[in-house]
Amino acid sequence: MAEDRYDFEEIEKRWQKYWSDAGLFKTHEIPGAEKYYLLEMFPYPSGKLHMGHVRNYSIGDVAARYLKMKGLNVLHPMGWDSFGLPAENAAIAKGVHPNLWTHNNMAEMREQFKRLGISYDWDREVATCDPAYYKWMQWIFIQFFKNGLAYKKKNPVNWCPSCETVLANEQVESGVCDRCGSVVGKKELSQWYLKITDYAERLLSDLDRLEGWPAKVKLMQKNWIGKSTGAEVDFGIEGSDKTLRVFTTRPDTLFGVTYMVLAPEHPFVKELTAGGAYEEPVRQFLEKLQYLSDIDRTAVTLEKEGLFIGRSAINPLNGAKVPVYIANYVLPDYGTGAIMAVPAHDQRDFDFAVKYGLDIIPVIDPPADARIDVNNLKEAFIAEGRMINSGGFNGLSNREAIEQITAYIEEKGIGAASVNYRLRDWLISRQRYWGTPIPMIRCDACGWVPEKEENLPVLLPTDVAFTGKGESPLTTSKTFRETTCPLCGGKAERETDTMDTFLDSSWYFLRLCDAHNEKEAFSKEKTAYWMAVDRYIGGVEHAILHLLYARFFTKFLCDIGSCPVDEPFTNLLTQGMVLKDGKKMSKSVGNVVSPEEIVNKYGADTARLFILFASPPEKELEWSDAGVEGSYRFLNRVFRLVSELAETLKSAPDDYTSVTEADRALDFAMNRAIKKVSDDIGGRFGFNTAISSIMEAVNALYKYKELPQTNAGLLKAALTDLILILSPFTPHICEEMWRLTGHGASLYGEKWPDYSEAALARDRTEIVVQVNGKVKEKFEVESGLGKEELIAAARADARVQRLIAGREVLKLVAVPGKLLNIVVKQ
RNA sequence: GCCGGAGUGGCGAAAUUGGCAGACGCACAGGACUUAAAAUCCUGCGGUUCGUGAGAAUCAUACCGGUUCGAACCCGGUCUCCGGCACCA
Repeated sequence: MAEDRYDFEEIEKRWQKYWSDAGLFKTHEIPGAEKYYLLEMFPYPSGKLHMGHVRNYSIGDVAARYLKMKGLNVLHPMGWDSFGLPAENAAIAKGVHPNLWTHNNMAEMREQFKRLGISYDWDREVATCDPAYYKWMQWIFIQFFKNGLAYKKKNPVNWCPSCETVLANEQVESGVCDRCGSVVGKKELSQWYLKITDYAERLLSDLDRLEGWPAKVKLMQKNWIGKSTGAEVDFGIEGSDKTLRVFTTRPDTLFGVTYMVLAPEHPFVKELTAGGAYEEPVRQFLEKLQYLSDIDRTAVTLEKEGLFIGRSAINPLNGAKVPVYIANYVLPDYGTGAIMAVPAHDQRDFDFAVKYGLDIIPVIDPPADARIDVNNLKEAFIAEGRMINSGGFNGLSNREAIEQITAYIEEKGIGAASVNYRLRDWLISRQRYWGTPIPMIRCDACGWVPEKEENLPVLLPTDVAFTGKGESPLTTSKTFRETTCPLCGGKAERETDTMDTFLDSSWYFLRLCDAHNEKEAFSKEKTAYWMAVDRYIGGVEHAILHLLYARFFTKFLCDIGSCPVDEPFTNLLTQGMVLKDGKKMSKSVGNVVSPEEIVNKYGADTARLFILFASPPEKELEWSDAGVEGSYRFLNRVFRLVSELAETLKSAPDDYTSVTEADRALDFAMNRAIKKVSDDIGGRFGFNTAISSIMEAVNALYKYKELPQTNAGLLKAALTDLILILSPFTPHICEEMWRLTGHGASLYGEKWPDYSEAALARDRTEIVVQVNGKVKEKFEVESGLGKEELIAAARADARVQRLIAGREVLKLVAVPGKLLNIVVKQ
């Protein structure tokens, strides 16, 4: 490295040690102080930080350091989402125990965090794989169980054949495993579920309260929860005393029902066909369906296939008899698993009716005088209209009919208004080792019984075999499996599945408030002080999964009186991806830039500065090696400036008065930068524009210092402010420059500079003169002129007179402080 | 298919409330310094036309139209790209 470059290696190391030795980042509850809880999503300890991490944590660190300087009591903790499959895969592949592998990775990554200079309070570090943490995870699970929100159910579940485990609906992305990309199949298994559906309505309606969340994320959650309002209606079945209940969002179309469809898995199907001629064809239909993966089963492109099952249903409104089918397009686990089909007004039903030659009866005509022509119908009519063929409801608008028919079926006792959600209960069992053991015990006499709370944690056994095949590795540990029933003391068996790691991450922000509590998951006092998280920062890929689960946990813990708030995150920032050559950095594409390499070559400050400058936080960031060079050049430029002036500053006065025009210009530039940086960090997180305004200030300083006559007091103030406002972005070099300019030991937590309104006030203001909206001239006027004065000043200006000479002025639009638009006849 | 979001120089971007389009940076070009290079410093840098020149005119924020004194920004339509959901009755 050339000697005219600043020695980032030595400087960064020294300051990191200083911060650590001085314990500057330790945080405590300070009664009365304004608190700010700033959190970045904790990482999975894969072993190395990638550029996305660097971006995430740099963004957070700027805010943390800034808010600290603004005098807030800032909580900025970090931890590890340290249970998960990669550790176990490493165990299978290399024979390393997942615990060792994980702890080695955490140690390595903790060093990388420190080398980036992120201001974390490491005393609060938590790891979800730590028994001291998962003890309380198990405690929370037991609270769910005790409140009837955790249950075990046998169900066809999503099964990833490659990960050899079940997956939650949220972890299946269009039919494939979101971890490994394998096509997800179905398997009939008895699994633990959390009843998140009980919270569907609150998770939905409380989104309105989250004003500090991006609209996009709220919309994604809203769509995921998928609320539908409608009615449930009972249809009779001919020759049976059973009633078939269906859910519909369109009770107005009840008179248009021409057939019924059950999901093939619907329990009625076997009963209704048993012993008859349809039993065998139905069995074959079901068998064929079993071989379909989820992706094929639910694809829109899948040809609709159905089978008449030999029975008729009776429409409770008009007594019409309609055939009953089973079909692949009806889902067993939504609504009642059965539908009434109205081909005239539902496209799916229409397609099916056309294929199987079923009747189509329109019950809604388009508004105005148009009529539906059933014989020439090309597609279902799904718009609004006027009721026909619907007995006493004819003539109503279909909207009115929805209400009146719903009221009618309620009155007759054949149905009721109803709400359905797309959201399903959360399947949380995993057939893997490296996760929190589900603290439940199966007793033949007592059923499922939770482990006694005083016996927690239920520790992960160490005598297991990692085969990666079939069942949970915990089943191979006899000492783990065999136990006694906490209720009756009889012989019993432990649950051998572990929890989905998304549970671990659904409450860590609470534990971080009180990381070492041995008596409870977190204390009320500490969470009351720190919660909610004032700003949460992470990738948009967690918009649904993690952020929905965390909201669910918080609401539940609030309901049982453990947590003081029912929404965890007041403000959310979803940062954009880091791209290289237009694509997401990934090993498979081979476009990964390693943070380590960049930090070694340019230092952490340069890496941070580039990442923060190249793009606004929420947008994608295109990696540019040349851009990194540019950021490095800028830091050297600042360092040279400060080094050159350092001696002068030591003898400079603390006060100054701007005398010359140049003095005032510099004073103006500095104060504008302070205002801009304060507004940008404190407000909309416009870090890129904050940095550009600092660059402008540096350019102004370079110009100023070359002048024959400079003001030492002004220079001192300017450089002091410059170092302070740059410090949240590039803390190491700023600490060093702070020292070089003769200030105190560390600038961490130093008061953030205020800008001076007086310095920003200008005597004269430039006014743009437009003719018919096009800029023609500029002229200066005294600041603070009103509309009339501005127009008068303009009329007096020779250039303006020239512009309007010989033209008919129709109108003058004056915007004080900005412009004057002269509208002339064309 | 449905629901969102975005489209601005060679590139990353800025324009915060409808008011100077392109700040800041990258790349590039020219100059200074140097035996030379690197580094550094200075200058230029959307297109077209005109002018020897300072400069002037004109077009330009995906495309077409509208509202407005004035539109990158608001409205309607089209195209492209990105994201989410994807037979949810």
